[in-house]
Amino acid sequence: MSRTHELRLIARIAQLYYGDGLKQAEISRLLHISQASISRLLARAQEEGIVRIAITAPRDTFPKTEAALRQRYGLEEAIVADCFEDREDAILSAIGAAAAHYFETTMADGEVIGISSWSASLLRMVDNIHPLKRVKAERVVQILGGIGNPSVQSHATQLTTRLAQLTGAEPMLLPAQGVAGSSAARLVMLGDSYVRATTDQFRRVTMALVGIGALQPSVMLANSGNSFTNEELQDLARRGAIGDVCLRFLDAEGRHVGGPLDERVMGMSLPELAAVPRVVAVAGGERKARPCTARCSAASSTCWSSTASPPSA
Amino acid sequence: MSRTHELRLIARIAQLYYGDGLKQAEISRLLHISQASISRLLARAQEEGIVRIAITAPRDTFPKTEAALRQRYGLEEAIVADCFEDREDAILSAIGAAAAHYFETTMADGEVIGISSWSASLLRMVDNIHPLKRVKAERVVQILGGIGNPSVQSHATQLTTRLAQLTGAEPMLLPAQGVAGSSAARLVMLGDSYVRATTDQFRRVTMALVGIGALQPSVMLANSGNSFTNEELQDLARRGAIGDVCLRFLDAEGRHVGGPLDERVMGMSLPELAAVPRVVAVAGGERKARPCTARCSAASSTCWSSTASPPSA
DNA sequence: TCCCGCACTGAATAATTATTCACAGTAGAA
DNA sequence: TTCTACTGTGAATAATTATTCAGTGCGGGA
Repeated sequence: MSRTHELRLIARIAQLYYGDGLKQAEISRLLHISQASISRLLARAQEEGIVRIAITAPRDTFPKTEAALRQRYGLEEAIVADCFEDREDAILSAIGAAAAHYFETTMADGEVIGISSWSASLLRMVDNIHPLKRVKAERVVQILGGIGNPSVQSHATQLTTRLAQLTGAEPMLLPAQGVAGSSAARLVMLGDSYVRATTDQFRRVTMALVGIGALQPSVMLANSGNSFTNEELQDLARRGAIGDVCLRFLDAEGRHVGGPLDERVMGMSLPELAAVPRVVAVAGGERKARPCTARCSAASSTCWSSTASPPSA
Repeated sequence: MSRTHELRLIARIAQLYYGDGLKQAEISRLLHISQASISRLLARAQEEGIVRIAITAPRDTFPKTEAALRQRYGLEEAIVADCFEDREDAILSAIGAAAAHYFETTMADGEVIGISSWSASLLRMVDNIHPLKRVKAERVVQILGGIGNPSVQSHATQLTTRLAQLTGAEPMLLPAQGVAGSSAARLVMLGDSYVRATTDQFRRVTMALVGIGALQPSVMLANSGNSFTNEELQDLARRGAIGDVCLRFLDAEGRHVGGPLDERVMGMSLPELAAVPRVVAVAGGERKARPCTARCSAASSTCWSSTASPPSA
């Protein structure tokens, strides 16, 4: 019937538009049909299934997993990177590169970047960042104090400084230990004007970069000297904590596992973190799987994970 | 390396754009990438083959054949209609419907339509046209005289009148025989003021509807009484004529086969026809295949054909 | 080292496309 | 028949997308 003729016309238009790359106005002239009708018929071409658009995922890319992560944890964006070996270092490479690409691609002019220390992933990410040419961050703020051991302390400092260099920003260091000996000691540190200058920037942070720590097999915590006593760690574990972000511990549901420890940590608090427009969490490896769950459940924006084996659909 | 990350990003954007129907501006906000970059990355998505657009021809539709016709004969548009039986009448139905759809879909407001008589296809087309609602033609001009036999003469008149009604236009009849007895007789007819009024409109014709006649097994010519003598027809054939448009005969290459006959035909001449912005030729059936070749080679804009069997690729 | 020329970016803007609007026509209900 | 709701149209316009432009960095040849 006339249906055939109409479909023929639609297909013809679709061919001219998608196939031959003509503008709607050109088709309009050629076929003596108004541009508005061409536009409407092209819309129908999709409905009728005459044109179909197929998107094929590039190799080593996992859109389904990413979508599942976004969906499940309400993330604005999730990026999954693949890794062919199960070595810790290979995994760090993979997420470092992925995170760096995201960062470079995504950082806007004039951002105030908050960066947590104590994270091998962040270290790797920064290692992989090329100097930003186009845009400059306003400043890079260290949002977690360093570590007791001075040599590791300087690691944290370097992380912040390095990122500031790369982004052309002013570094704002947090010249204090990440974990004070006591609540009182922390208050004393807060009296320091440099410390205050930095913590005052917390509210201005526009993008926070954080790692996700595992409570159980934790390299960082092990290296932290005796910031935390074994007793404290066991207490945390007993109360369900499985990981941390900025040394704020979380249970499997992403609930904050508080306690006296919180009073000793010199860094951004969870509510402060939640107030940051964009929180970028970087983590990888099987060790981090459960903590990721926790962290994601909380309030983040972005998250990387990298597994040694191809993730399941 | 970074290629993977870039492709991942492109695929992500493509999914958001084509799959989820987001605007580029929304994606821009979501992914923290400028709209200009989104646009550019979407373009790359096509180049990289991440998005592919497939156009599937509806059933009973022959885009390849149509393209070949357009290509080969330089037509602006070609429409092929299918027909399941080989009966003459079924073929006429098919092209009538197709041509009517084209006409309805395509006629603009205020056109001056020229219509040839002597064509069963045009008859059928007009039969299939629904009254035009939206637009009105200015006038419908008969561009070929009627036929000797008065009853058939009135056919031509009705064709023109009918189309004028359907398009809300003023009919301009050509009250004269299509083939005068002699060159002199034609000149006499041209003296008639009604005839002149109509022929004066020829130059204003904006869309000409013509059939394509076959010289050899010609129903119309047979019915024409003795407008042409057998001798004349044989002479035409000898000189290579295989078909006609508006009783202007053409050879297999589309060249005009002139002669004294031309001086007796009361209708639009080939040069006049060529000057019309849009010439729509309607023909179908195997009988018309060779004449189509001729006609197409000439100078037309549009052409239908309908074959009983599915056309080859 | 200094200078092209190329490549790439975001903002501004041009170009293109989708939608609104006003108006008919049509079908179905009253 | 008359009304109303709905459909479909092109012109005008709003919205969206592509491109230009100006600026910057990089690479490599002089």
